[in-house]
Order: sequence, then structure tokens, then C-alpha cells
Amino acid sequence: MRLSRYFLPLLRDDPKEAEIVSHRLMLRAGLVRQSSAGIYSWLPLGYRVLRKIEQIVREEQDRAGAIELLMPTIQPAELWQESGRYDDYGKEMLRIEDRHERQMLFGPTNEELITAIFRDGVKSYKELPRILYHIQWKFRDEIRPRFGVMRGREFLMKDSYSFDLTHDDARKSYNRMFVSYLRTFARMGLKSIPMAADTGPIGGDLSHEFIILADTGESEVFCHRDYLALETPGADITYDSDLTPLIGEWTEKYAATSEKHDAARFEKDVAEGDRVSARGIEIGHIFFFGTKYSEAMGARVQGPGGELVPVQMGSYGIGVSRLVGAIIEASHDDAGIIWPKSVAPFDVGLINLKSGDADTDAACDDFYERLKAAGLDVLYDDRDARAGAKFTGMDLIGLPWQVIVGPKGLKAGEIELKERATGERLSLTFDAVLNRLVESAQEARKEAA
RNA sequence: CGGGGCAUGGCGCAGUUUGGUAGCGCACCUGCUUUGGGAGCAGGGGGUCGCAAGUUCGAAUCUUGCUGCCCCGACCA
Repeated sequence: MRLSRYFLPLLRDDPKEAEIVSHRLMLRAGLVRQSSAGIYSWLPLGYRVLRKIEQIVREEQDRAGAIELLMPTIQPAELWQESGRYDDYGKEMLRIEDRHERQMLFGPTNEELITAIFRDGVKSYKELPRILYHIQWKFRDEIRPRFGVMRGREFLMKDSYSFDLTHDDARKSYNRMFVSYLRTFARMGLKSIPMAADTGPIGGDLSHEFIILADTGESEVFCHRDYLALETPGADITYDSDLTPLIGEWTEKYAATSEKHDAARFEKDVAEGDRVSARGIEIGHIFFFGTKYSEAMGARVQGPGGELVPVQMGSYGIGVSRLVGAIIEASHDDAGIIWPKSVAPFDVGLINLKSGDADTDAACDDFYERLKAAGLDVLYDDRDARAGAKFTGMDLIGLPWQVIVGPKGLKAGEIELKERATGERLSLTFDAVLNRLVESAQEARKEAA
């Protein structure tokens, strides 16, 4: 993409409403614009990141055996009256009346709708287990939206729902999602820690929040230091195998959010030097809630003995749009964002240091085509702007690699390759730069596979 | 929802105390000179000062009401 033809409104100054770093950088780097409190438009660059994150989530859901579908944003009130949550949910639910004066709502979550779909489609235990998921916009009319997309009112969420015949089977589904979450976040360069959590209005008795540590996190969290060094399961994980030992490894030591925190136990079970108390950002939350909805809504199947039993259910959420902010919180410096390669909006930024100079233009145009032909996503800064402005802008938007082409280097047949994360700059030939970038892309693909 | 604050061009701000017809920096447009980490000079475009009512010869400025947004707290992917 040529920057001269792109839509990338950068801000030089910090907008005053943005308090935390991810929010500031998202506005400055032209990722989002606020529409109203807690509601954002995703500008082209931000939308690219959002889609990359969404795709990783999707791939790891699919790998874990979940099946994608798509439910609507607008739901009928009756379903929620069936489950009893129409009244329970309170003002956080945006209620809407259609032209026939029918009560509707903008879905804050989808347990009711998915339970209704499942109940109407599945009658036998032979069709279990199933995990269904979708990635769809949700609306929760938060009392106080803040922190940009981290606590918006409208947000993109991946929500999965598991259906099983028995409690034991349901636990297996829970474990699948547990492991897939570890992998999902690791692929985005995030070190997530599963923590015992409250179930809140979703209900149920088994729940983990997936937390990344960050000073700007909304909640206080406590855990054993060992979790920070635990290795994420690889792509070769077999979801059909017994995941219990793996789950054990990730849950045996102390880890809890403030709601579930037990200071006495923390001090007893964890040696002083191993105690981590920090702030954290919740990026995923999984629940097992048994028959809470299937009972209320009559989602029953026939078991092997012909008996009619309510299905055992769980639900599993990932805040996709929140992750954009969370990743920036975890990966930035004074100059701007540092995107992990897996979610970067473009693989590489190509900087023409002297637009208008025939030789430099020709070299850049040619290399731009070569990079694209090699399968790389390139943002080519071909604007007629000064070098300094281009450097600053490119650092701000945080693409993993920068290729810097100017008349001085060209005389020696060399261009520069700069790695955003380390700041390391190398003078290399065009071919060497191309090779390195292709290698980097291949490595990234290998990590994903 | 309780407490606090803000609203003036795309962004950041001054002007409001003491009413006189809107200004600065950046960004944007034109030209010239520049050109490897946010250039210089000159010229230029863009704002019914959040909305409404009131006071006044005259309101960004005073009064009243409303709205939007931000921050702290309780609640939440």
C-alpha cells in the first residue's frame, strides 16, 4: 500500500481525553476514532490489526475443534425472559423497541440465543459434544466506559459455547478451550496467566480469567512467579488427548484475581520471593455453568438409556477488540507502538527518504514491487515529506520492520533494514534485505502452524 | 449512579476575571530555498466559540436550562 493513497490520519499531539498509553497511541497512530463514549470507528490501519487478531482467534478455535457460526447482534427479549436474565441484566443491556413495539435488545452475550439454536437442532446425545462459536459485536451499556477500546460499550468478542452430555465431558470441553486460549494469546506475543475467577452474572461454579500483567490493568492480581516462565503448548497439541495434566500444570500453583484472592493462602502456599502481585488486564474468560440455561430453556437431549437430560454447558469469551489495546499496553516504547509480527497491520514499512529524486524513487518503486511479489504486506511511504517526519511516523505506527532507502546508501548499493522492536539497523543489499524479510515471514508462519 | 473537571478550526491551547465582533503552535494549500530523525521564509484556506433561551446598543465572555465528553469511585469481555 502506498501511503500517498492510504487513509492514515496521524496525530502529532496527544488527544487530551486519552489517559492510558494504548488509547493515546491508538488515536495518534490513526487506528481508531471515537464516535461516542465507548464506541469507536476502526480506521483502516486499526481494522487490519483487528482482523489479524480475529483470525488468530479463529484459527485456534478451529484447531481446538470449535465450529464457527454467526448470530445476530439484535435479539428478541423473549429469549432472555425465558432464562430469567431479562430482568437480572439491568441497565447494562441496551433495550430496543421495534416498529411493532416488540421488545428487542442489542446482545451483550449469547447464551440464550445459542441455547435456543441448539435446543431446536439437537435431540440426541450422539450429536454431543459440540463447541460452537462466533465472533460478533456486543454491546454493554457500561456505567463508565474508559481506556479506549479496553472498556468500550460496543466491542468485538469471540464467544464459544460448549454442549455436553455429562459433567465429565463438559470438563473436557472446558479444558479444550483453556488450552486453546493459552495458544491464542501466545501467538499474539502475550503471556497470559489463567486465574481463578468469579463467575459473575453468567453463573456457574468453574471459571478462569486469562490475565496479562500490565501496570495499567484494571484489576489487582496475585500469582506464583513460575507461571511467567511456563511454556505454552505447541501447535502439535492433540486436543483429543487427555488434557488434564496440562491443565494441572497451569492451575496447580496460586493465581487469583482480587475477587478470589485469599491473602492467607497466598502467603502460606507461595514463598515470599515467588509472589507476584501486580495489575492485570483480562483478555479472556471461561465458564462452566452446567445446566443453568439448558434447564431454564429446555435444551435437553436423549441419553443412551432413552432418558431426557439437560445438556451441560460452558461459555468462553475473548475480547477481540480489547486485545488491540492490551497488546499495545504490553508492547510499546516512547516512540510508539511495537506490533508483534503476528498482528502487525503490515509486515514492513518502506521509507523513501527522498521522494522526488528520480533514482531514489525508481529504487523504491522497484523494491516495493519485489517485496509485494514475495508475499509481504508493505506500507510504502512514498509521500513528499521530510525524512524525519517519515521516521517518526513509521516508529509511531510500529510495523515490525522498516526498510530505509536514501540516496546515500544507494550510491553504495545498500539500503537499511531496521527492526522496530530492538532499534537495530543494518546496511544491506536489496537482496539481503528481501531475504531477511522473507525469512522472518516464514518463521512467523512456522510459529503459527 | 455519587464526586470532580472540560467544551473556542483536524490536534494541542490562549482569550472568559473586567462584554466591543476570534487568536497562537502544529497540521493543511501555493511558491521559493531546503532535504538521513517532526526545516526556513513568504503568501493563503478553514471556526455561527457544544446547544437553547435570556440580559445588553453589542455576548466566546454575564444569567438560566440542556447536551456531550473526560477523570476518580462502586460494576464489568
